[in-house]
Amino acid sequence: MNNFNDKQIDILLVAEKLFAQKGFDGTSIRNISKEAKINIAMVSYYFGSKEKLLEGLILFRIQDLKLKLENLYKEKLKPLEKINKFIELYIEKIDQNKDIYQILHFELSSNKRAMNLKAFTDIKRGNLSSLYKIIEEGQIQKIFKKDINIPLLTPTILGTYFHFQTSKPFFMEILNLNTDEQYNQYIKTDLTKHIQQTIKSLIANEN
Amino acid sequence: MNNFNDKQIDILLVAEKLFAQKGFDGTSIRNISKEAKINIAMVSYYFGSKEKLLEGLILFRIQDLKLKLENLYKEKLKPLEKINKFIELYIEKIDQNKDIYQILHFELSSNKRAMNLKAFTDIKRGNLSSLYKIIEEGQIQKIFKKDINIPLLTPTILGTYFHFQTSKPFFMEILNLNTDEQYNQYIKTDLTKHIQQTIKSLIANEN
DNA sequence: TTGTTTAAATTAAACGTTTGTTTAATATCT
DNA sequence: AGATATTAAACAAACGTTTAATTTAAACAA
Repeated sequence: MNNFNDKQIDILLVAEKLFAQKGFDGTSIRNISKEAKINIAMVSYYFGSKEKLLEGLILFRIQDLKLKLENLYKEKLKPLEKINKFIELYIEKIDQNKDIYQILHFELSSNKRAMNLKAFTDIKRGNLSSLYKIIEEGQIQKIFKKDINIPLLTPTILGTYFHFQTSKPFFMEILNLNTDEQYNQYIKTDLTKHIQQTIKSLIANEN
Repeated sequence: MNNFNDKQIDILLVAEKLFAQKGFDGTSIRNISKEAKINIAMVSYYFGSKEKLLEGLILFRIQDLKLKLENLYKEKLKPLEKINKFIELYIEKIDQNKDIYQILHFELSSNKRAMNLKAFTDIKRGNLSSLYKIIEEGQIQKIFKKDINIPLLTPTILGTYFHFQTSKPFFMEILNLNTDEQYNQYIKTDLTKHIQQTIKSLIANEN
């Protein structure tokens, strides 16, 4: 689909790691070449330029960011169960793709490079629309409250996760998480549960 | 206290704006000099280097990031009112200092530069400790639930705000906020209220 | 108020590196 | 043999920083 060969994907993965770690401007082609063990000319050879490498990376990853939510909507679950599954899938997906999310969010806010981030925006719009459907279903069943500011739920779900990631060293210390494994496990269990609980108590009619 | 003269502060303010906008690595000394209408040598003259300029900026701003929470704790308010005021003050403070927060969070996550961000961590620790006091007071009065994951409340409060800011263009579009003024007003009213409502329904025993 | 002296501020120019990119030659594969 | 891949070397441009000269400001004695 994307016509990237194995060598190109190697480069993309290294670039993704470094861009997320040190930023696009903080990463040089020589950094990438060294880490990927290739000649510096290969980046231009395969991608044309550093910017096009970034565009290629986004193109490469963007398809994987789409949540499988069509199925979720059709599943025979109670609205609250759907919400919980929605959050679980969402956090899981973001956690798997945190590097590209970090990059995209920085590019989005910096708008230094005039990139076409429409595909990313479209995904966010699609996810929001899925959330609308689930919640409106719950509202009809009078399980959910009527006055819910649905567009602000996403910032709470994603924002909680991202802020937790951004302040990783801080939370590792105060939560006594001593290894990366413990930290990742905490996200999968406690943090996800916290977010689910947060959204639930915000939208559900009774506890 | 910081011994920065007017000219130095001029430079710091320009640097803050550009660092937040385009990142530290994405901003050159020549960018700053041009915007501040000074000679490029002046940055080295006043601050020594580009990195020390960043350190100076953090030093310059860090004192203003401290919340005035000692007073809040002593005020004669109900626990829930204290929480609401806590959130309002917190968001207001961050909103006023969003540029330096953006810079600090990026530096914190990138750890490209081995900076001493202890002062920033200390502030966060202090704010968290204030939150503990308020909530424990409410728990004693049996107004708040017993099983609250207090350290995760901050990611929800700040994360919601920051994610809203990061995706500013997206939310301006879907919320039909056409000017920066409308956007800022929405933060002060609706977003702050949303966060207060979120935390309230998460920690309060009944609605 | 003078003129003189000393320190601080400002400038243009140059420094050596590093940057992204291109070239031209060589190697590898089909 | 011909296309593709890989390399070392070179390119101009931009980078952070330093230098040395000049201007401005402050201090001081007459």
